[in-house]
Amino acid sequence: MKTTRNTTAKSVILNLITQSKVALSHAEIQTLTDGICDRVTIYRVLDRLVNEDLIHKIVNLEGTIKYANCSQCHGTHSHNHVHFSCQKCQLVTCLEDVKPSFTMPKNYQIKEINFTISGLCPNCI
Amino acid sequence: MKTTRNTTAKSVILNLITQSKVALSHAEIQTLTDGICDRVTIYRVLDRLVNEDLIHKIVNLEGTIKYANCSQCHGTHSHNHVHFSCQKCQLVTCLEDVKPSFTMPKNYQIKEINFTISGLCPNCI
DNA sequence: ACTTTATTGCAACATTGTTGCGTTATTTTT
DNA sequence: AAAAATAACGCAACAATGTTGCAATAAAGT
Repeated sequence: MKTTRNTTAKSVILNLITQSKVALSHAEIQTLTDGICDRVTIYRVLDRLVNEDLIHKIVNLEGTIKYANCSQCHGTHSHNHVHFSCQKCQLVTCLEDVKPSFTMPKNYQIKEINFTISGLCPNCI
Repeated sequence: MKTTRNTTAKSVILNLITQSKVALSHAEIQTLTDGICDRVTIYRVLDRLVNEDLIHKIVNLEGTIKYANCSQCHGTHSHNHVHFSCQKCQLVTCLEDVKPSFTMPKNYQIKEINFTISGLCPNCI
């Protein structure tokens, strides 16, 4: 079976995402890491981190994929909280306390949930 | 002021989206229209249709942008119903009756909402 | 029919994501 | 501590997706 290894690229990227209060895109991670590794490596590291459940994927309303590490997510696999995407400063933040409630029609099997709200964040109003 | 014109490309694409029970991506629209116009024109027509509120944008969990015309949306500007993205057949459907409820923290100004759930649709279970 | 200008097609470019392969470096085994 | 196994890497090349400028075309109003 495949085992996973600890590399510098992996830990640097994980730190970056963990430390960040907002979700980061591949491009943002690339500029923040400033050439410590190849562009392709970042893609592969991000995939690995998602598979290991250390980070998770968010998509904002523009279709940009962002990566975040919500404190709430650790251990649990419930990523069903809301993300807020600011249209001005472009930051994506986790609204960990906002838990939407809804009832699904039967015969749908839910695997993942992505709730994204966009508008203006407190800093940009 | 800018006025908008009715062109064949525009009406064909609008028909396609209106007729379709599922949301369509740019690529899907391109193959469905089969060369009636340029790839760039499709991008521009879609932008225009969104601006005119004739269709609206949905992003699925993979970050693919899809376009749909939900019957419920006509006239109203509330696009806050749930979209379901099937992981098997890749179809994105509007769950018009599912209206999630949630309470936002203050100081956030909501402009748009994107609720996407993915998993298996009734046809693929 | 003429005029205005929104829309189109084309070409060229930018960005984003993927794949194959030889090399590097981490982890395990000896 | 050295060697073996192989996960991860860099590089190059490619594919897909989205954007921009500009000349040509075609709607819509007069």
